[in-house]
Amino acid sequence: MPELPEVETLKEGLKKFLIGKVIKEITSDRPKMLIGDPKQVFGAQVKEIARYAKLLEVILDNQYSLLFHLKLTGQLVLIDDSHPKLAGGHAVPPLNTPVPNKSTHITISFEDGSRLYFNDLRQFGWLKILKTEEVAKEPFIQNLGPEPLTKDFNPSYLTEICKKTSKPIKTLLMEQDKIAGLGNIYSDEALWWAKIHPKRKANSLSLEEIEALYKGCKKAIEEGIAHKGSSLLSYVTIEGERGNFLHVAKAYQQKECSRCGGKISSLKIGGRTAHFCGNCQR
DNA sequence: ACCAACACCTGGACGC
DNA sequence: TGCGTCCAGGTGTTGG
Repeated sequence: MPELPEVETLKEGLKKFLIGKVIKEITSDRPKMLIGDPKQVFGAQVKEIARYAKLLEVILDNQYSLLFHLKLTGQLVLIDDSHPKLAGGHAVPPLNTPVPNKSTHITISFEDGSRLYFNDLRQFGWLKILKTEEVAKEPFIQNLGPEPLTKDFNPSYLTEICKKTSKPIKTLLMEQDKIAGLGNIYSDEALWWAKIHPKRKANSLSLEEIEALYKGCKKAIEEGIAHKGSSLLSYVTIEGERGNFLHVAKAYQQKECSRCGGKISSLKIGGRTAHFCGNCQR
């Protein structure tokens, strides 16, 4: 998915165009993906858009919210006659594929005729309709650790969570209850910046390495947001301007290390493929 | 208590 | 062409 930078980009885009719209109807051909009662929000107006790590919340004016999790392959596409389309999330199928299409599983129609399509090739994502006050009580959200760009995420916090486990550091970085928002791409990137091998045991890191990793986590997320994530198709043109983070990624799906020229290797760690420079990440 | 394996799903890329 | 296998930006559950 859609890790923190992709969802943040989507949040900013939707803020510009979704606020003020009134929901007419929500339909889905996949009952598993739509949780809660859509009728509760028919006629409600979009008030604000929020994000918790990789989750997106559309806050309505009738005490209800729409909570989205895009998982691995979710994407949102807003079609509105008054401006070119806005799309974000996972880039497969390509975000300029006409909608609705085979992977469209939820459609939110607004009174002004515009539509927000939730596409998800693998159908792991979901949309939950619930009271706004219940959102913060969702166990997954309650258990989220600090996000890399908040003050609660700092070297001493990172030291604390690292010393408690001998898991590979890559695995720890992706645990949402420890650090919220990093997934497979940005954990690879954070470790590249820190010059740390993904398989290193978390509790083996020195203070200097922790400091470097702290900076690496922030750098990875900042760069991701600056480049509008890896998959945005923005509202700028009709074909859109793609998020270009993958063009500047340092480790994820890269071939050669831009720092030392070493070969980027890959390795399965905790069921995920880690990408790293075998030469300068130790 | 931990962690690997599997489960949830589809489809593209590849080898034969 | 077709069929089998592997892989994919996430997370919840299970069973050893």
